[in-house]
Amino acid sequence: MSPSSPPSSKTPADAPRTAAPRRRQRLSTEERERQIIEGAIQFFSEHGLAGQMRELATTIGVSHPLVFHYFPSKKALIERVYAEVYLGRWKPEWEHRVKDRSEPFEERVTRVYIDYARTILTKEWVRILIHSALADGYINDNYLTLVGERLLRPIIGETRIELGLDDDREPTEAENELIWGLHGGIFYIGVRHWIYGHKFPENLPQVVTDRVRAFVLAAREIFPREAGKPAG
Amino acid sequence: MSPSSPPSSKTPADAPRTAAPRRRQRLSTEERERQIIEGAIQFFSEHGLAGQMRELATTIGVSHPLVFHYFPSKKALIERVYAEVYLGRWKPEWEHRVKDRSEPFEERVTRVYIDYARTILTKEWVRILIHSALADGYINDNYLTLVGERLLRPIIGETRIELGLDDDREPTEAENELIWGLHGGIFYIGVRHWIYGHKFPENLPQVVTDRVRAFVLAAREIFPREAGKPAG
DNA sequence: TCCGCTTTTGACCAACTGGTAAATTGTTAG
DNA sequence: CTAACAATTTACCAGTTGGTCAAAAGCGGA
Repeated sequence: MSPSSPPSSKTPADAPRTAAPRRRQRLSTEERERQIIEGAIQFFSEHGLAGQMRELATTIGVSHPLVFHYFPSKKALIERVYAEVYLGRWKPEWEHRVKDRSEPFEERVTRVYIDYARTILTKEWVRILIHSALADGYINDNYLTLVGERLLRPIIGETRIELGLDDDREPTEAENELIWGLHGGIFYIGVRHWIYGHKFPENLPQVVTDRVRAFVLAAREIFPREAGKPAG
Repeated sequence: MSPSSPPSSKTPADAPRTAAPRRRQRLSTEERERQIIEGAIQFFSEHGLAGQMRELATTIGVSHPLVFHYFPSKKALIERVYAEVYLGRWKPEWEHRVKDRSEPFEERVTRVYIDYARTILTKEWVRILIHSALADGYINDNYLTLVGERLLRPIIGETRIELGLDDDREPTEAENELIWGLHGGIFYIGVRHWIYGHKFPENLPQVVTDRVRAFVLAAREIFPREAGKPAG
């Protein structure tokens, strides 16, 4: 960066050599740790999990060994980021609301997905998930299992009940594809915006509502198709 | 890997110490270049664009300076991979078939998307696109513009005609979201398989057919909604 | 068989990168 | 005001990585 200027300056008023002379600021352990985590979430979402620790430290405004003082290794920091972003934002109420038959079926699913969309459609959430998926699949096995069991499977069950079908059998391929098509399509809104750089929908609730509507309309044709056949 | 076996062998028949003693094999420029490109496509799809040149060379079975003999830099090699995989596989006939009104509308779209799905749902295609999108967005600006103009925009036009609507106005947000939902949902089949490790659909044509059906059903509700309002 | 051209490689370089250790400095209790 | 503790940084290390260069070795033609 600096075009080979030897560290020969003397006057305090001089321009900083490499970066701002870094006024050393002491924070409490909790504050600094919080600051590092938040900085890491932003940084890794932009630069990927392969981003450098030195660069991360610079964006936070500290030296890079300090990060190692708070987290024993890069991997430990990344795992903490996972826990904060994915496990920390999951709402168990989604599953309950899907199953709450005091409300009409389509409205239940719509309202849950509007809230789900609001929760996950953030830059960090979308980009870190994709980065992780490509890197080692660490999140998938945890997070997507959670999604499948706690959200999609219950929706398949409720859909069958809504359509007056037997709801005990394993989901068929067509049923699975349909619900994953809805789920993935909503996630893909985030991919389009934060990865492809497309414009974010102005009216997200309307878009989600339309998606759920498309799901319900298709389910009426597709779910009954194999309802009579034996499972497996 | 090898549990600490000291390199103490002497006889020529012994197992090679580090790797096979690499029998030097001369190929024509064309053959070797082809081999490097194909190897790079596979390698980068698995290890990401940050994968090391040495490791790539090893999987091909050559030394890493040889790769630099054929491509001046890593970046040049990656750009060649882009061109091979994305530009090389696009079929202009897709746009023509969408507009060919001798066939019923839904069948046209279905058949084009079945072929499109077969073309892009490969490991290299899906993984390299995502890697690239995260890294620098190099492909998006090129490839997704192509998709939008040559495939999605024509489908919106044909859908409006099919529904008896004015087809001159700019696509509304709801229309755009719906067609991108279809398109993204199909791409997301690949993401689920090659990035998340889910099972690939046994009956892909049926899955695509169902998706197009869901699109058409929803379009009948959504497309007429703003058809009367002024554009913009 | 041997010459000469082109492919291929071993050795090397400089910048980068995760991580360590000891010196430094801000803060607070007494 | 000072000692002592903890937060923070400077200096450093070893392994990695894209890229270079001159030497080595296949291969076709004479």
